[in-house]
Amino acid sequence: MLRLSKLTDYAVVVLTRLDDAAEGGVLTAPVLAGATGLAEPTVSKVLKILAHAGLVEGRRGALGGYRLTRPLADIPLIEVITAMDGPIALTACVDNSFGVCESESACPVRGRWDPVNEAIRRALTGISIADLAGPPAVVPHPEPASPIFAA
Amino acid sequence: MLRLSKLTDYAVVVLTRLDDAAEGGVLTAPVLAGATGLAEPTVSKVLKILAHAGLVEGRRGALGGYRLTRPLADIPLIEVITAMDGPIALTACVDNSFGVCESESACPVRGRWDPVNEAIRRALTGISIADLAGPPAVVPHPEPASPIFAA
DNA sequence: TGCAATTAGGACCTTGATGGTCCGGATTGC
DNA sequence: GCAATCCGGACCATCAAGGTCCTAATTGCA
Repeated sequence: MLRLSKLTDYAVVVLTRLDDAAEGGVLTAPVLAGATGLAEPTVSKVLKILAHAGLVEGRRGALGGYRLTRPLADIPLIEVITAMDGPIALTACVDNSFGVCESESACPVRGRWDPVNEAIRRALTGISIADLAGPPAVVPHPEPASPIFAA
Repeated sequence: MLRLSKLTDYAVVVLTRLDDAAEGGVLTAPVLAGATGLAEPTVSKVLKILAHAGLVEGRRGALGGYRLTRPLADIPLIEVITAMDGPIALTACVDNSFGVCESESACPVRGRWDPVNEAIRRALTGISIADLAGPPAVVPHPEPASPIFAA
């Protein structure tokens, strides 16, 4: 299915919501959970990962919260996917092929996946989170919040 | 990880091997298993799925086997992926969104994944299996046969 | 006519990763 | 000192993928 993880989907939703914060203001995990309809622990987990990747910034203590480190338009989708799901690599034969291929016979496709990964990488680099969130334009059904993936 | 399933990887390997068959000749599942280093039941499974998708053709009985219905160059990668993994759809919000989104709040990314899927689809349509298999060129390490995916 | 080879189609089980929750610790403001 | 947050990690359950096997159906050959 070439699906991406739910966490990644959550991340996009959360990032989008985070953009609603006032200039310089922060939003707490519970608030974001309420705004997105996601469970609070899950939102926290997503935010932690995003913070680790430097996409958001957390501030502890009372009056703490999270805020974006960059405008959404400056965050390419691939960066979020990479942060949540790890680097794009359709097969292990590509980047980090340890000795994992147990099969002994010759592999005709060995090393041939690179252009594929490259193509996808390019496709995802040209899309920013802002592109996914906006333009604030026509959104047919504003009721369902998130994710879940199909085949 | 945006990984594709092992089966898909197997499929590419098997298809490539199938190309080795003499003109009009067929290869049996056991033979292909031996040539690829994969387990025979697994190869059978892959071939069955590919046959269902019309990419290969099975012939029963003694002297039976499988053969390609088209040259590898005429099989875009996306067709194999679709056959093995189902249609490309990063999230369920896209094509077949039943009432699965339980979250009640508004979803700012609703319907916005389409361009992403489209971009990936385009990227994968331009690559044929022949591109992955050949040119018969320089293959650094002919020992590892198949798949396995990483993050 | 019987037998062997092979594909066709499912059922079945196991394993691993994902999703999701929770807890203790560190910061920070009041 | 206290309350509100983030931080980091451990932990468990669920589910789909991977893989195997079994039983038909088909086909060629002796």
